[in-house]
Amino acid sequence: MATAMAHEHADARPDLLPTLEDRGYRLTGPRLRIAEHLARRRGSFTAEELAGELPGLGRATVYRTVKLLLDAGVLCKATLPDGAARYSLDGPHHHHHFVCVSCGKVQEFRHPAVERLVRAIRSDVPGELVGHRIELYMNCAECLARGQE
Amino acid sequence: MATAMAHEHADARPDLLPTLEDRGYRLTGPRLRIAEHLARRRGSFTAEELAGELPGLGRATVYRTVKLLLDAGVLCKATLPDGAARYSLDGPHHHHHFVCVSCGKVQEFRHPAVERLVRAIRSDVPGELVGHRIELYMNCAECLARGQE
DNA sequence: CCAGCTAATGATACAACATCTCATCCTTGA
DNA sequence: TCAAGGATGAGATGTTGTATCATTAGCTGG
Repeated sequence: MATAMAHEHADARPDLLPTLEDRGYRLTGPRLRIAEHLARRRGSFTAEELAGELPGLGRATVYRTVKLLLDAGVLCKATLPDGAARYSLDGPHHHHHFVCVSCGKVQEFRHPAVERLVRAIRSDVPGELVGHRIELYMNCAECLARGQE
Repeated sequence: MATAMAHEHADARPDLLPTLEDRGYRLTGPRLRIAEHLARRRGSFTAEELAGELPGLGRATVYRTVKLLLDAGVLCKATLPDGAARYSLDGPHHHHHFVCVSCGKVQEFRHPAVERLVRAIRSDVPGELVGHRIELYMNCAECLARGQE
């Protein structure tokens, strides 16, 4: 990698449950299972995949918990070109995504120029800027290498 | 508006059908109706809305044609924060979107800094950059004014 | 420690969006 | 004009996510 701009998570966040507790949510069996599973898991996933990996848990519960963790900032959501949503453990800072269109891997990236850009645009907008989404689509190094075999 | 950066389309493109013909697609009745309707229409829309506005046409046909026009570059697709897709007539140049989260209006914008940013990032990516999506979410001037009434 | 309030669960239905199937129709090129 | 095969449309199917609601089980206060 040319710079330290992009990175994957080295290890999962151990503070997943406390985050829920701090928000006044109950620590239930299903949430524990989901938290443990996420801590062990690597890579990005869809809500449906997650539900499939946790037999015995209701689909609705998995979807509800994903949304909860999304609001809590534990998970973040990336969107593929076709609109499909993938989730992954969230880094502690504001960031955007590299999404591999071949394998679905999601990497975070930060770049000061991004926020500079948003700030520059904000002053020109005929209205109130309330958010932005920036996703970069790529073929990751692994997929490129695999394709050349 | 502070600059000429953002704009809506002044008039629809008359070359909608030739574009299809050039690509080897047949000029059929349903496609004609859709093209005429789009030329007359203003603003953005969902595929479902479009189907509703064209009674007598099969839903599948409308969806298929939207995708066709998307590939042909006649339409472009913007994505709302919740993942919903809205379509609008595409400008002739590469651009990104302002999307009003209140009324769904889509405006195009171009900013040289965007492409500069993408170029800067491209050289740092551990892989091959194949595309990007940048959407800015806002409350447009009209919605702000309406909210203050 | 226990009771009870209430959030959380999970089975299921529902909803929105999009695609697939396939018999039939219609454009097109010869 | 006619045949070939792309296009259509009704409906089934798939995907993703939310609403409903009776039941279960955390938490808290006594």
